[in-house]
Amino acid sequence: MQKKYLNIYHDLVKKIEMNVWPAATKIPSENELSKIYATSRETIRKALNLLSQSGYIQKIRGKGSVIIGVNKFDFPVSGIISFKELTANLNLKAKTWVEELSLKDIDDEEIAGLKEPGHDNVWKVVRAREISGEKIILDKDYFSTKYVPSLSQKVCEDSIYDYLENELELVIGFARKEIVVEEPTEEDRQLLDLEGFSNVAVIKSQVYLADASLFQYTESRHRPDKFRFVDFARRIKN
Amino acid sequence: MQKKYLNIYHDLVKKIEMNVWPAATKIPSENELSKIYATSRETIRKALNLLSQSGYIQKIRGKGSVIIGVNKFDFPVSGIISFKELTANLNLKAKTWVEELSLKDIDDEEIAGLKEPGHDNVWKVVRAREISGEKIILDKDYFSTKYVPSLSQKVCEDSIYDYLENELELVIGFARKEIVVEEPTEEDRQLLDLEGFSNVAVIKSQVYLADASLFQYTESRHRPDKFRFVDFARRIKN
DNA sequence: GAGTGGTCTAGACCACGAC
DNA sequence: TCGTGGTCTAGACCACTCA
Repeated sequence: MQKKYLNIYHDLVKKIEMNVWPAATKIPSENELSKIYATSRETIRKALNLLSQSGYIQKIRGKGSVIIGVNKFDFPVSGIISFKELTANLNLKAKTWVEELSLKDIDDEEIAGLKEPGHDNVWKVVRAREISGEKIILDKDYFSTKYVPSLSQKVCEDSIYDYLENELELVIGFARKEIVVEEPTEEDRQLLDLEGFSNVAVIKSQVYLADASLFQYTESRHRPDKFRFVDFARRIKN
Repeated sequence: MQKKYLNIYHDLVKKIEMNVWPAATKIPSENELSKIYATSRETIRKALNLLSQSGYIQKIRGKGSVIIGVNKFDFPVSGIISFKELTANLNLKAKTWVEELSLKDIDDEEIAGLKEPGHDNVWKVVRAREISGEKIILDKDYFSTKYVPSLSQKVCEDSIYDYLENELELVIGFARKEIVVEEPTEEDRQLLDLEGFSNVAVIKSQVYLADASLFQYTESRHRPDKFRFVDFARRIKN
């Protein structure tokens, strides 16, 4: 099915990134756009709301929609993104070391939620990430065996998310993330090039499928000098 | 003006938080809800989309909308929130020490953007935040003098955001945030109870008004053991 | 096939900003 | 007063899930 509002959204994103409208200028009004794209105003509004949510424009009642021209895309970790997408976006030389791949029955609080009746074991994957010659990220992933029945060394070296979404056809719904700063564990010290840093920045995520079932828990442990998280927030109206 | 979809949203939030529908159960369908609230289905959909965006429900095509029952509200820093809201939400004993309040002409990269023609000075406010007897947050705020002509010691001790939104009637639009881990500066060591911690977690924010003009730059510097940032992310479709 | 959420329409009225 | 974006409606068709 062709989604008009998505086509319009992508078309407008392209125009904005090609600087058809410079920063701080107004784009055509909703009425004009609905004539240009030969569609209803509500459909245009859907596209504009997407643009607004992704930080391209700010809508101002009574005036119009203006381009927000801030340096976008410096480090797109906001939202759910995989290591492979991240390094590909930034053109970085990256290497993955699979340190562990095993099936275990784990009772830790965060991980117990992955168990399902008849699936007491969970996948445990530990991977060290090397960027520009330094091991600076330690990813510890736990997957429910109900939704991920099998997993191979090769998949872990490549991209687990490619495998989940394209081979297993799992559809990711949403994630809860928590960012904290911790003291390095013995494991961190062994597997990362910590160079004397006495803290690691940790992103802990619980990832849910589109049908709202929990299937993954992850800790992404970063050397603090290489850690950066970018967020775009709108003021919530009541 | 009464906004129906907001009323319905708030009503549903209340019902969810009162556990009218337990976690993982379905709420009534959009058609049922539009009968219950005597409104059109599109209006119901607006309310449900809000619920989905704020992490209360997950909509599943062909099936319905299910309650997401994860421990919400542990530390609501996601989005834009002020220190006063934060401590009030958590019922914490908090105290603010205003260490500096001055007008300055600053040329640092992040701050120069606050200058406007005829307004070369910016407000600089440095505040140490004490929670449960420990100074653990250092807030360094810079405001454009175009939008914030005056500022007093008293306002800084109370809540600057109260003053901006209620007295000056500024309307906040959106913010870009960046989280990094840094080594403590000499200032951090002097003004905070760092207790030997060798890193600080820093949230750097650029805050824009509803008309998309930049008016504030902030660094919120946290002792790492007391820092926590929670995020709710949806998989972006294309 | 019945019910669900997703998309789309054509029109209406409102609140707001600018002239 | 005019144009803007914000809300709301009543109806239509579609894709999907499940019995």
